[in-house]
Amino acid sequence: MGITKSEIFTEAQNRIATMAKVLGHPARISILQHLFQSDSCICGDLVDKIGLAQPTISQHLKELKNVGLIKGNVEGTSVCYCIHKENWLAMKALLNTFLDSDISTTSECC
Amino acid sequence: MGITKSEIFTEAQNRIATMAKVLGHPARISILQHLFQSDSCICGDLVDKIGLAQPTISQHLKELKNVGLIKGNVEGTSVCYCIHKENWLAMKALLNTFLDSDISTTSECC
DNA sequence: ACTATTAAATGCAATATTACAATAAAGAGC
DNA sequence: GCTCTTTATTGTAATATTGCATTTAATAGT
Repeated sequence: MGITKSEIFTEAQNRIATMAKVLGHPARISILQHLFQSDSCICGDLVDKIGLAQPTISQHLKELKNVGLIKGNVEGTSVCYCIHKENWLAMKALLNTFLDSDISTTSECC
Repeated sequence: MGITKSEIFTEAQNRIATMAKVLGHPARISILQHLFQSDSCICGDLVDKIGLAQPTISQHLKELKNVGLIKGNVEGTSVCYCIHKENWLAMKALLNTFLDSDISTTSECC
């Protein structure tokens, strides 16, 4: 039904999935990489560098902002987006607890 | 259009996004966690432990197999799924190169 | 106030995803 | 061969996502 049954999963599982999901699109990966290199924080610059229409980029920015990975500072008519470092680190920590599941693995079944 | 313009992104960006995307559903997170704990490798056990229908679990397993994160050993009538350790480590490394973008960050724009 | 610039919001079309019922396939045990 | 068990496949419905044209909002500069 295109709808996810989040209620049957743990809070942690849902949070991990939500974060992974927002990273699950190359445009959003690209946006984040640009913001890290801070060669283009302004929305319009991102539109130019990535080859997608302005509304599309705007929408991806919104999703990144919704999960708290970025924040936007209004500067006159343009908006300067940057990484929300604190939340980024929290996201990284969350994903790493999951990604490091292999370390504590005991048995091998096949 | 529901279709991703992968051709305008780099190989790396697409691969990172693909991996993140497959981790972007709590059922798949749950499946992987179960496989790591190997308290249930058998498909049927996963169906019991996670509260989703058998075809739904089967479909999620298929997606995890498609990106290479798990492999399935047929054992009689049942199938034993396990983590594909090599590919798991490669995925981890790939995601970490991206997640560690904050480390090499120089400037602050806002 | 008027105009230009920039970004967000709206509306829409095409495609993708999630979930499951029903069915098919494949092997085990008789 | 027949039946049971287990998993994959197919088909379908509901919802989500992606992308963009158009419009709106908000500010800067004149």
